[in-house]
Amino acid sequence: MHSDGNVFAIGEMSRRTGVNIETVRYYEKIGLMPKPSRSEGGNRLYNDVQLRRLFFIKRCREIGFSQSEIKALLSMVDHENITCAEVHSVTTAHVADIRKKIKDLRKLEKVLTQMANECSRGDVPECPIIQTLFDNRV
Amino acid sequence: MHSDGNVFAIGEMSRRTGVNIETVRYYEKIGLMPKPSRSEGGNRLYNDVQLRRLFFIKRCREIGFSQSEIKALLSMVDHENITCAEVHSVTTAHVADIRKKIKDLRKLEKVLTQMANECSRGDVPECPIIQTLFDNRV
DNA sequence: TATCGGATCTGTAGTAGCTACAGATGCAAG
DNA sequence: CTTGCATCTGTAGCTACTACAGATCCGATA
Repeated sequence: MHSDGNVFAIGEMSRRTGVNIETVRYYEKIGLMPKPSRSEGGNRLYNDVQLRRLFFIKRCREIGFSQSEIKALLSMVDHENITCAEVHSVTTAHVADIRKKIKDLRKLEKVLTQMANECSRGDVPECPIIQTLFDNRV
Repeated sequence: MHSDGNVFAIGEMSRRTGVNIETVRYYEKIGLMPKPSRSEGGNRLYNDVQLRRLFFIKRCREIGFSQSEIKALLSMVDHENITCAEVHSVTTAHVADIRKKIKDLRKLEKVLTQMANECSRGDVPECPIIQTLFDNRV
């Protein structure tokens, strides 16, 4: 049932995961993906394990993990010394990051909305938004 | 009252605005700041107008405007063809961006929190977070 | 089997928005 | 006049890719 003998060219990897070909090579360069075997002519040949790994990386990126966070997670996977506790701590740290970002963006949203509301939208050259931006005491 | 004859070295500009010296030079390079006059020895000499401009740029960055957005705003200022309407549209576009970012981050927060909650935090090597990340069907 | 065109190859440069040097000068106080 | 901090230019680094150029590979068709 499970087929472990599949071989994929880089284009196939890209198509299956939705990760750009250039990005796959880039992941190899920075060490997220292993160096794959090659055809006689030198083309990259991947297998199922590497396909799964690429999916893993893609999911991580979608979730907003940084390169170094992904490296940490993958090295746990690679060295098989994963403990839930470690993974959990990487994850919660990331959640904390995200919460902070949300908080900061909310503040910005408020400031900008306020600025926009004070603006008449008219043809006049005296724009309160510009004034506010020029005002270094705000 | 107002002193227009002040001359500042780049370090003074940096200290007054809180913008890094390197960054001030960078802003000059990318055209956000004008080329200032120079001392006989070649050191940059700024005036009050340029100081105000640097404050403007700093405020814009704090609010999250991109380089190109700042360029747009500054070119309106420079060419004195600012209309409230134009500035308003740059601003509201930016607010929309921010709202989208907040929305995306909230989604991520949810996913990650859920993942973290499913994790026992134990010493076991079977971590549901890793499993989830490996699962390409999610 | 020769050919043709799409797929890959390597390597480099560009993107945003800076920061961090190195190594050479400027400048101002003692 | 020396000392030492401030600035100078130019380049490389960061994250996370993307976009080429110019060369080669590979598989399908004639």
